[in-house]
Amino acid sequence: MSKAKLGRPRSEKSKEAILSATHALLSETMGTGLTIEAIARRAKGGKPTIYRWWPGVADIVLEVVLSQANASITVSTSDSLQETLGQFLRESMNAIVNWGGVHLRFLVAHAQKDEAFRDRFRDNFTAKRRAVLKSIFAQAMERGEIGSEQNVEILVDMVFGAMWYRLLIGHAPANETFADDLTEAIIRLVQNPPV
Amino acid sequence: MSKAKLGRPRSEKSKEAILSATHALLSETMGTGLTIEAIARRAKGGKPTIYRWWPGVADIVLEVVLSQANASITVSTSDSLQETLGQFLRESMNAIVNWGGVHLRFLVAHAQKDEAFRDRFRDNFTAKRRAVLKSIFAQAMERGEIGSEQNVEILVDMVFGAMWYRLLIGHAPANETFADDLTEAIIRLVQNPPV
Amino acid sequence: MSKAKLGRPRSEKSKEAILSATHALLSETMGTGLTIEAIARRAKGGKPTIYRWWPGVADIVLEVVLSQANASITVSTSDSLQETLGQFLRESMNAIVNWGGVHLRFLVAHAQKDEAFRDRFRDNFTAKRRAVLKSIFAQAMERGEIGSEQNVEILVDMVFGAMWYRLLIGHAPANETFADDLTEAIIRLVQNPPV
Amino acid sequence: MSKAKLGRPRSEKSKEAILSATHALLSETMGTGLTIEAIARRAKGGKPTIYRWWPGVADIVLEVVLSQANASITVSTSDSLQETLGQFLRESMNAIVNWGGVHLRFLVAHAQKDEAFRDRFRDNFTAKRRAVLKSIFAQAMERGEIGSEQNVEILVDMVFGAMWYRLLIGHAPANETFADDLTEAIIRLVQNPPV
DNA sequence: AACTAAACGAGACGGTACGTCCAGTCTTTAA
DNA sequence: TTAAAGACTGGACGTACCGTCTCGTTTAGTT
Repeated sequence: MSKAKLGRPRSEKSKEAILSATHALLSETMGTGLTIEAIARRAKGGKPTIYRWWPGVADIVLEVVLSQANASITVSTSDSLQETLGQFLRESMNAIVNWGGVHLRFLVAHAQKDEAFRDRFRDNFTAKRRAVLKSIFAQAMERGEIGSEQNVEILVDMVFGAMWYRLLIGHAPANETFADDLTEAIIRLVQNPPV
Repeated sequence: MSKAKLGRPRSEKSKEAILSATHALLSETMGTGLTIEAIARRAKGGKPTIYRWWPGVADIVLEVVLSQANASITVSTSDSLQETLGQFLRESMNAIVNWGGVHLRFLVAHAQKDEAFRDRFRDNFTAKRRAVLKSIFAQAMERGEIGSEQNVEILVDMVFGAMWYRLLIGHAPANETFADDLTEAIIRLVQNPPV
Repeated sequence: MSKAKLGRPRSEKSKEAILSATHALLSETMGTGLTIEAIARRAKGGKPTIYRWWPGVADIVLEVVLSQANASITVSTSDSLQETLGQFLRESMNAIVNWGGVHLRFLVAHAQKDEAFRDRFRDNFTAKRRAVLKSIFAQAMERGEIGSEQNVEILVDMVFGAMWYRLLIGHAPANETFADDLTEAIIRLVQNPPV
Repeated sequence: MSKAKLGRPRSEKSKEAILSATHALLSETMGTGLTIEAIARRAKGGKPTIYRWWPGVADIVLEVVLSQANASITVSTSDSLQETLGQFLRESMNAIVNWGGVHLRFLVAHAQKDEAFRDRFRDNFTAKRRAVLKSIFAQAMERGEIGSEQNVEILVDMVFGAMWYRLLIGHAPANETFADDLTEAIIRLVQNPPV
């Protein structure tokens, strides 16, 4: 019943200054130059204030991304698979093109050198996006648009995999056209019974 | 027009010491701890010797990977798509599982913070792997196993994308079972005419 | 015209906890590790409580020292200079050896980087000790044991100087033997008329 | 006969820049503000360069002091004790007044929080000064100006002690007048046989 | 008994400095 | 004449404290 809030409360102003400084630096320098020191300088705060709340740069970026991305997962639940999937992928691509590409690239890059962060990144970001896509496929399966024998895990890997692949390697653009091509390919795949 | 080789020749011993130190450090520390300084220490050489021959750590890793990977692209040209693709993907997965996972993860990670390296990485590694997979699809197309209306680029993105995605995010293993599931899904996809 | 004391009065418990935490930390860590934060932690108090009552660490140490040292200045007024001086110096040395050496070293050290504290230290500690020693010499002068032409200031400087010097530099112990040697030397000095 | 000097040699320019930056900062800020960071900034060098050659700030100050002080120990060997001692003390006081007071205060202060440095300080500075003073007394003893029964250690403690005491506590100036008073007192002391 | 005002603990804040690691570059000797 | 290698400048790391601040919580003395 007690569980009182002791001590000086966390400064919301600082928190937002840090998050927006991170966003700004990431956009401006494309990932290079995103250091704790630079964030502290830009946010006019101290380094310890940052370390008190986040374990490192990547987790700040993750929070920035989540605060944007979670809002944007909007699935229109009642249409055909073609339309639902198409809209979901186009929205994802737009998010990448418009503001999030550098952020996501930074996150995967960092995840490769920090296993603990990779777990946090997977649990809080990719796992949730996978869940959404899986529910889209599950609904289509209920409606009979997909045969129940299909391997949904592999489908999800192919869809998100292709997107990340383009984003990370950069051999071709990750834009709306690509979203449409991908949608078409998946539709064709699921309309076919297993071999 | 002699163009003689003047001065002290490059030490092959140093070169190999550097390459194998890089490989060893990468395997031992999982990417953390692979720095120019550490390589120089381990190879018992000086940093300038490294900088004279490579622009940075990632390029040493790339050279290590290429010297292994180029040898392993073996495509059996005469079988069915199912078998050719299956074999290619299984071999790729094995390479990752057995020795190359950390290397590849390091390379993509570094490519995100260094555009120039991303180009080198793409030109020397992923582009060549893509070409092989595209030629596999092209041969299948000639044999009529794939309709000519199929978007081969998207197919390649889906195959390699799924593999990289599993490797980088780590939500599920990138092994032979996955190679087989992926092969099956692709086969089913290409057997269906476009919508 | 009352000027009443409003509000919660100062907590004696806190005050003592802080003083004894300071004493303990000083003894344990030999000066290193005596920080405001450490004192607050050890005394289970808040930093502002400390800053409300003392300007800094050194002043807490000074208070600790004064509460011990002022009590211990006991001068037997009726003996010969030899005995009075000898007893005074032996007592001083014992205080240093038994509990106060680290404290005094901490105080002088801090006084070198803080002029304002140096004044407080001088006024509250060294000046009072000097006064005692001067009164010892004055009494001896009245009894005729010292000629009135002697420079008492220099005598005091030489006595206390030698003690501080040994304590601070540490080339030889500051103990009872030293107190006796010092006493003897001073006695010999004052028995001689100026040149 | 090999033992060759490999690699880039130590930069004399850097060394001197660091030493003179230290001297300047010490004089300007009176001890406060003499930090490794400040020295590096002022000397336009990197912190690692400093740490490569010195364990900490105090050792830089010690080197500055030694480079000045060692030159200034000039003892005129053939005069009377009165003159030799008087000259030695006046010179010492002048050194303190003119440029070295803050340096010496900084050194003793630091020696109180760092036992290892206290040893270095004693071995390289105070021990050498003590040796000089002891040799002055030894010569006087040979000439019969001092009786062989005198305790030279105590004499040295009293002389240097009084000087350090005035310098550190600041209750009275450490200048030439003081040097003369001190000389006179010592002369009087040694002219008296032990009790 | 309720009110008031100051001291209390807890802890976050903007900062400075720490000592270390690594990146790249420079400058010398060795081959 | 180039390779090799140690010392260089310098940026960032993550941590420890500083002294200040903002809270909610005692705790005596006053109404």
